[in-house]
This record gives sequence, C-alpha cells and structure tokens, in this order.
Amino acid sequence: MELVKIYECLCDRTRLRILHLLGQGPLCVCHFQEVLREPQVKISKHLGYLRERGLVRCERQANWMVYSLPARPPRELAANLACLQDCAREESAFQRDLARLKQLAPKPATPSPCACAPAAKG
Amino acid sequence: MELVKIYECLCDRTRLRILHLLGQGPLCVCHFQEVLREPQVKISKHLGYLRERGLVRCERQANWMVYSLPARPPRELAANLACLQDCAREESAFQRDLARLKQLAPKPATPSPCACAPAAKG
DNA sequence: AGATCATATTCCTGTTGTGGAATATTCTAT
DNA sequence: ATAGAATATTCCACAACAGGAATATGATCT
Repeated sequence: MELVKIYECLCDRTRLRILHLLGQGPLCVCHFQEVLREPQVKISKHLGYLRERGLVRCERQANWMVYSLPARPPRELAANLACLQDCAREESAFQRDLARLKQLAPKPATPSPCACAPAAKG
Repeated sequence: MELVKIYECLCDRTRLRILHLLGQGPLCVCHFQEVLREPQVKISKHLGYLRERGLVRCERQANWMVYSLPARPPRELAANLACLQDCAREESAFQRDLARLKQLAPKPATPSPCACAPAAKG
C-alpha cells in the first residue's frame, strides 16, 4: 500500500476519528453517527472513501454494516495506525469520542461484534 | 500541533519526499530541485506550505535558503516523522531520492550545513 | 547602480475533496 | 407485497489544492 495513499486517508478530521474509534473494535454506521455526532451522509461517505482505499473492511450484518480495520494490514498501514492511536491519546477530541463510545456499550461482553441493538422490537 | 494538520502536510507526494530528505539533515532549495528533479516553483511552493504549518524551518544563508526540520518538534510531529522515515525504507522512490542525495554530497564533512557549493565563481 | 543568482509570489486553470438535500438500495418484519 | 429501518449514492455548490508561466524579491558581485 502506497504511503501517500494512506496519508490521503488520514488528512480529514472525520476520517481520523473513524479510524481512531475502529482501533477499539468493529463498529456499525449508526454507532459512528452517535459517537461522532455527525450526519449519516457524512459518515457514510467517509467510510466509503476509506473502504475504496483499503483502510477499512465492512461486512453486512442483517440491517447493519459493520466496519472494521483490516485483519492483517500491511506494515505501513499498521505502523501509521499505531502512531495515530498513540498521538490521539493527547488530543481531547479523540478522548471525547472514546468516552462516548464506552457509554454506548457499557458491557463489552456483548455477543455481536458491533454491539448493535439486536433489532430492537417495538 | 494538531494531528490533522500534520497529515494534511503528509498527503502530497512531493512534500513526503521533501520531509523524508530532511531526515538526513538541512538542505537548500537548489538541492531539492536536483534530487527530486522537480521544477523550482513546485519545490518552493511545497516548502512554503510546510513552513507556514510549522513542519519545517528555514534560514537564509547568503543566496540560499536552507530548510530543516524543527530542532525540537512536538511529540506528534516527531512520532509521525519517525514513522515516515521507517516506512520510506520500503518504498523505492524514497530510496532513489536518498541515493541521489548522497551523490550530491559525497563528502559529508562539508563545512556548510546544506553542502551548497560556496558561490561557485565563474 | 546594474547584472546575476537563488528563491518566493502572483495569476490562472484544472482537479479533487467536502458537505448537504434528496433519492436509491438492501435488508427485515409483517 | 408492503412498510420501515439502516446505509449508500447522486447531484450540486463551494472551497482547497496542484502545477506552470511569468514576475517579483532579496542577496551577491563588479
């Protein structure tokens, strides 16, 4: 994977926040919406951008699309994602996202990988 | 220094090559031109872009402008520059640049930091 | 002062990215 | 089949950027 391509993916605030969150595990679009507090189009488009370039993978789970980091990313990508996670620890915006994420799924023992409400009935 | 701002600087091929070269030490514009084989405007503009955002410093030395990485860069920047240097070792374009750089200054014992010909007379 | 070298800036054009409104797609439940 | 939920795509306007040609600036030398 070409280095510039990676940085092109990293140079947008929303995409950075998305990738940062994915460091915690797979997530579905609705959760990105809640945690990032951004409109659906915005989230979806940035996820599409990342997907096309191989920075994230996705898998449908019933009604939801669950996004995750590639299982075994190429070295350059892994290195940069690690760097991002490291640096994000010192930027409050990222920490705020993390806090909101933890509020979403207070019990990490949730069976479904994205912790989506299993089709809330009613 | 904000993380996104750093990545905005890294998301262009020419700027990546510039920053990579600066990892070897200060350089003046004319040397960037030679090593990168890109026109003067292009180099100068990208250096300006990096300068405005604090990724590089510059200092005039007679007729030449010598560019360098900041003496003590903020943590996030240092981390990302290190990551860049690391990843660049596996991309041939960067290695080609390095090779050309070494041809320029075969004797690293040159007195001037940018190894500029000291005002070639004639 | 004038010439010249090294570098920066301006002006222009084409391209890419970003965000939102509206709409389409894909799945699930009934 | 229909309705509804979750997500993706299209269309549009706007801002940012990249590259080049021409020009300007700042330093040096004579």
